[in-house]
Amino acid sequence: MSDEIRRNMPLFSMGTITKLTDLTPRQVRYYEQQDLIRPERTRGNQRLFSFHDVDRLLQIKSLMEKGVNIAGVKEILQDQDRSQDSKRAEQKPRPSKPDLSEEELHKLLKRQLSELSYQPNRGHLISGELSRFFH
DNA sequence: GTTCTCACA
DNA sequence: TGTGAGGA
Repeated sequence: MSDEIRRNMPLFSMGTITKLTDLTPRQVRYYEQQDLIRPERTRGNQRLFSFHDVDRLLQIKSLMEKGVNIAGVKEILQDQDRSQDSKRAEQKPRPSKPDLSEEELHKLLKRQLSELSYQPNRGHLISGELSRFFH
């Protein structure tokens, strides 16, 4: 599948990425430190992102807007990676697997809330966001 | 002009 | 996470 190659081809600069994702360079670099993405580097040590990276960054952004923290995003993306690997290993076309089931997300968020006993700053926003999960 | 790393009144 | 320094 040459599509994989194109998808992972390093093409975008930091500037392009920030415009594409609306994230700050600071955030993008931080997410890389957290091993959420692994962009290539040029000789000058400049980051080069692929379509794949853009997708992941958008997913990260989306999840965090839902109230998931870095740790949670990590788990979700890890699970995602695992299922992708097993797919390749089994060489199954597409067993059809949604990004993340509502049930999974609820479970994750619930656990996070109990562990963190609400985040100090965004606590209100989160409980607002999550209110529908507990009704 | 951009991006990189490191460090923090 | 933001921001500034200092360099490539």
